[in-house]
Amino acid sequence: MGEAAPGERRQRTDKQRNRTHILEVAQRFFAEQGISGSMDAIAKQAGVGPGTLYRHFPNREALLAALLQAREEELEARRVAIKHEVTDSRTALAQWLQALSEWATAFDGLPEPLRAALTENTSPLALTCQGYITITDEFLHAAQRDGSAKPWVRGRDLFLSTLATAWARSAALADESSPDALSALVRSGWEAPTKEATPHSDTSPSRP
Amino acid sequence: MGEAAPGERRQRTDKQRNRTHILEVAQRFFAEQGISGSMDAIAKQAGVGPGTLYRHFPNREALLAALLQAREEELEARRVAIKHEVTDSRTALAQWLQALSEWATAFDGLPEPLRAALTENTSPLALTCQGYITITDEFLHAAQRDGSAKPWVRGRDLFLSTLATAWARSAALADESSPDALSALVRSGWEAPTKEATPHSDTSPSRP
Amino acid sequence: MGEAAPGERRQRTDKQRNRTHILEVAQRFFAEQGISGSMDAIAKQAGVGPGTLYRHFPNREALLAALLQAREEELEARRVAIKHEVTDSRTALAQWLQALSEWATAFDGLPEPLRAALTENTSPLALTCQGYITITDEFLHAAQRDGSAKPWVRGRDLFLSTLATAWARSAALADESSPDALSALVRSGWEAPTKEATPHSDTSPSRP
Amino acid sequence: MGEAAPGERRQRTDKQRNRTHILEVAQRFFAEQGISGSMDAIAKQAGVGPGTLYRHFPNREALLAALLQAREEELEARRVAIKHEVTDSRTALAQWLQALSEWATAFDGLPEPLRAALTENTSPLALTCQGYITITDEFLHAAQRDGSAKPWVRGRDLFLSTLATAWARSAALADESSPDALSALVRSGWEAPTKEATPHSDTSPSRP
DNA sequence: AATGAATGAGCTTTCATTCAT
DNA sequence: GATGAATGAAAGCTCATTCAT
Repeated sequence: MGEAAPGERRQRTDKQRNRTHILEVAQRFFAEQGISGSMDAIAKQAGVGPGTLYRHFPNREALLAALLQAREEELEARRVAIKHEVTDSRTALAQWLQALSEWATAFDGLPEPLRAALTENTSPLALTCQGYITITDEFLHAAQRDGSAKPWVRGRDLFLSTLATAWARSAALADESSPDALSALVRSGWEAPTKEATPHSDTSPSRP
Repeated sequence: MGEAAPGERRQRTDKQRNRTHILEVAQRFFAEQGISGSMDAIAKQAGVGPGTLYRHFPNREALLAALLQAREEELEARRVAIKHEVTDSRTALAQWLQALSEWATAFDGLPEPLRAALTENTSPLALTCQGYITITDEFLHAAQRDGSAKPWVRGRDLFLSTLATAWARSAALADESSPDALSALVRSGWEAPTKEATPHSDTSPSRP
Repeated sequence: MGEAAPGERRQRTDKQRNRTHILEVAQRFFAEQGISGSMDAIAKQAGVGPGTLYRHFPNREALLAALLQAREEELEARRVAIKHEVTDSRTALAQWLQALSEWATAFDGLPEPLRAALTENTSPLALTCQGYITITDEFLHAAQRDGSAKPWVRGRDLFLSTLATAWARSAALADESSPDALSALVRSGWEAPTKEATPHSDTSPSRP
Repeated sequence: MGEAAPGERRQRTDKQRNRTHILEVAQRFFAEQGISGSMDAIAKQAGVGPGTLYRHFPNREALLAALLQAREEELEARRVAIKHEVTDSRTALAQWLQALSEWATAFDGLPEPLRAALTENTSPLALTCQGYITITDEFLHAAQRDGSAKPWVRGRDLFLSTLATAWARSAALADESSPDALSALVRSGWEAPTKEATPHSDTSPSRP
């Protein structure tokens, strides 16, 4: 419904504003209630009719995709930053996976459609996933060239592990150390052993 | 039917038979359609009213728990077998995790409620999970005592990783090598390095 | 199972009562608003949830069919009465068509699905229509044997004309004489000419 | 087109062209899909926004009316032709009704709003209908003067019968002979009997 | 204990029409 | 005059669960 805007109203600008507004609301909504909430509820919360919501985003996945796209540049920035600032390929890959992990944990339930997108190419999320797999592969290949990642690991596997770890997160949260433990597990999975016995003592949680 | 039989005994028998029958049908149903199908459909397929279904199992989770309990002795047998036949603690743990993995993959969608049960103690699945975590811990401790598992890993983490891997399965299936790759990833995560460079060359997929 | 058993099973009674209640409400609703009103509105008016409505009648057509079935015995009574009381086959046919006409005019918009049912055998109304066509054929054949109906007319045609006339009714109502005029038109269509010049002067509206 | 021309004229031209184009598209659309299709779809197919469509035609009925008006001259030509070429008033009326029938069958579902227009004088179709009723009356009166149409029939009734017959068409199509049968029925309804027993043996389907 | 009828919020989607720009 | 975004009611239908019988 009408905001405080006086006199001046809808146009193309307004469409953008509306779209943005919906995205903001959806962002909040999904972040708070998880991605399973009703589309109608989002529309209502955004103060628009369901028709308007559907005009902008023909279905839940499209809305999700738009939401993730908004975070795309964030991730891209992260990628560039790592690329430029981290010279150690091992750490670079680790940090990228960390970034991916945070991305996939943005909303409760997000990993599920992401996983589904990996097999259904029709999903609007499929492209996004593919892109990130490619990036993962780049970091991975660099690490493999350096001998700091096992040669038999593939980017797709790492991406999927990241999703899986993100998926496990909600359960892990109840037990603080678990998320880290899982990540460490995965990390020491792809990481090639160094000369020392414990390859990544820096990440393995020190516990009594 | 049975008019002359004592009411109580007949009813008891009927109830047992009903319960068993429902379980059989649900087993088939979940195995075929995944765990998301409608409860009504299960009831109908079992030839009982939804009320009867709910009397035996107050909700979907309870039904699931009963179904998993039915497989409990199978898993227990597996545990005993491994305990007795496998002397190598590393292999023992690996085989136990493999058994768990198969168990969690029995129905499409099963990992989800299992994960949820880890945080909600109210779930009828929680007890089951706890039991398996304990067993996992036993195998893990043995391996850790032998120096064949990293000391910082916990049974809960391994259990959760197994669920996560099972969860990722459905996406991985489209790409044959992935399931193995994920398992290998996790395994080389908990496994302590041996003298050789590749710690578990037996499971790591040899790829050009 | 026990039909008349008192006290033991009241569910059936309740279901019946509910069903009957829904039918009564739907009857009123359709009669007042035409058959296009929303199913949900009917449910609400009947004081039940939409699920209950759909449990009894899986779709609008089924509800309509049930409503018409309720009037079936009325029509059957009419048929028997005509059969027994009217010896003149010409008048008999005319009265039967009149009965059909009233039946098809029960609700505004009813002729449409009836017509559709004539071509789609899947409709629950199809059977009803077929039955009435058969009856019409019986009356028609009798009239044709007597030479009081044209030999080239078929029961199906008469049924369809009746529907068409009923369909035209709503427009005709604004102009009192039209309904009769249309019926007369159709009647003098099927009627074989008598010796007199005006074959059915009894029905033709005398107008200045 | 003339860019240098005064804005007003260009706009006018554009408007005209737009209107014509919409009509063409709507004609095709209704002819193919029936009159129930979505207005949006028509606008889209015409390459204009729904607003433009509604500016030209404030609602579906108006669009329909414009479409029928376009066919008006066709019907008028038909009228004139019959008037001049057919001396027999009986045949003339028959041919005119045939023309009307074709007109009302142009789009699937057309009879419905036409009928509605007969009672709602507010409809933009009302005028069109009135005109054709008048014409029908002319032909009818001529035939009645010649004694080849029953004196009690009115133009409005014939018009309505024509609509009703057109309405019944869709059901009748599944059964080839019916449309003719219905027309014959109506014809032998208004037609005054000749000396021969079968008044319009030319149209009555000869069947064993 | 069994039954299955009832509930009713929930879902996604469509579309005629309005109206600000 | 054209545009197309916005509206928002309405549709049909599902289903986990409750509860009266």
